[in-house]
Amino acid sequence: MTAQDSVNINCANCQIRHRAVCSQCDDAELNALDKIKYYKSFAAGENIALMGDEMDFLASVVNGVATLSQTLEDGRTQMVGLLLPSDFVGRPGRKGVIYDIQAKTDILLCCFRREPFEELMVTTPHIVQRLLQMTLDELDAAREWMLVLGRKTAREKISSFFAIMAQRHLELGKLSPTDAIEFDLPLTREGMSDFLGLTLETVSRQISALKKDGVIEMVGKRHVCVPNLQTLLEEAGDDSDGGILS
Amino acid sequence: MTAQDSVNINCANCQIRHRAVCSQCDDAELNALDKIKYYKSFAAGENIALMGDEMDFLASVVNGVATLSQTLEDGRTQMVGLLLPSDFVGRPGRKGVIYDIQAKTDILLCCFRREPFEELMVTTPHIVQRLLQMTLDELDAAREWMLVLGRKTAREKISSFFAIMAQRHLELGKLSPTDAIEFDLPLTREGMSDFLGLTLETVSRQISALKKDGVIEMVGKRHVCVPNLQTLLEEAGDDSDGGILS
DNA sequence: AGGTTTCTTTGACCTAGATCAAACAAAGTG
DNA sequence: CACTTTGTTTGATCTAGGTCAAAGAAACCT
Repeated sequence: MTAQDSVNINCANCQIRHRAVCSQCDDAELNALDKIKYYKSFAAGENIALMGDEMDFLASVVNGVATLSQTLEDGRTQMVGLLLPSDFVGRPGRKGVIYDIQAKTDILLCCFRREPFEELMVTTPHIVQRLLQMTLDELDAAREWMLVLGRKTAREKISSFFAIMAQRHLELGKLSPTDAIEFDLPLTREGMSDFLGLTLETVSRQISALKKDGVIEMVGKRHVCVPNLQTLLEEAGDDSDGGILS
Repeated sequence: MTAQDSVNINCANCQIRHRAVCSQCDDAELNALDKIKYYKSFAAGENIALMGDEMDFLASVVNGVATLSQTLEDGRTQMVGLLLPSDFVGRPGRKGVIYDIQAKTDILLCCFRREPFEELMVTTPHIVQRLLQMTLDELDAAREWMLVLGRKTAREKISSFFAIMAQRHLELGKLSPTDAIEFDLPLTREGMSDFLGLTLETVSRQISALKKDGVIEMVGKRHVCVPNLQTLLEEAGDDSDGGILS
């Protein structure tokens, strides 16, 4: 998937058409958006923007995974957002970037030029309304994550992360919740440790432990199989739902 | 401050008029809001709503402090939001409450009946636009807090919390940043521990340590004096800014 | 004023997870 | 194909912060 390939995408058959910021737009509104958009791709590991940069576009993730993270002077870093397809990138009304935004896989963004997009926000209520919904969902996800970071054990943290991935996969794949769920981890052990407020060694040890206890199975380093979601959710400590990342 | 006293408030001389969800409204819009609003007060310690409840209003905090928190089955709890004057309470579009919302001091809410408020959101762009701004600010604050929870030491956590309080006070009080800053803590040691992902004993010990090191001074258990904000910010690990809670 | 309740502080000890270290595995490179 | 480079696992040890316990210190009764 290169930038060249992707310029051909049009809204009608876009895979994120019904989840992204444009999901509530009618044809006319979509047309207006279409005029100010362009596609841009980044390779895995590439920085989309760094703290302090000015970003002259806003975007939707079309496919791939990116992360938002913050770093202290001494190098400790905490991931504060995981951007998956349909998620929105950048903050309207503020050019200055306050997180590092990095592509974790090859990624394709549907970018909107900032100026005209911000004008559209004034004239097109559907966009602001959808953006508000999405931001509220992200806020809920962030708060769910605060519980994980502040109060869960290492094992519960890893389980919670796997549970999110599994549920996200379930939503898209239309499996029944009783089936085994399989997916690829979009992050390295270090990436997961930055997400979970752990060290990479602890992440590795806990994955080994969950594997030994039959909660998960691993194929290679990145492919996970969850034979029983309920068991995983119990390990995560949020038996009931765990509905995070919207 | 009782509910009775406060029914007299009108928007023109409301203390949060220019920060709350109504801050971008013109007179006509304010009037529309006025028709669907009522005041409601809660005593310190009282629950405004509990997880699973249905909330038939949305509200602005006029004065006082409330918290949002989540609790695991075994009682571990994590605070995920601190609601100060002008902050918005409740989620438009979803009646079901997913956090416990508790008054930490006596508190006064300016409540909007849900149905008509949600209708106003469709017809009054100023409200949605302001709500989006506020939600984005909250999201930034939540993400800043994820860094605190995931990566900071106990001493840094306490310092970060004091720094937020100090900066919040500074904004309102119009002091110069070089003055000593004084304020009252809105939370008990236990409240702070729930906020910071610590135990109350650790909170107490770290406060004692910061006191001994001259970073802060305490008058009684609740009144804090910060002689030098810069020193405190350095202890918090975010030298540069630490701009949290909008 | 004495007695309860709630909050706070401090001490002694313990453990989950960090740190330090080394070996292993897989993938890319010239 | 040997050779880096990057990511992963596992072991040994250490420590920040948790846990358990007890004693102050306010505030609130009646």
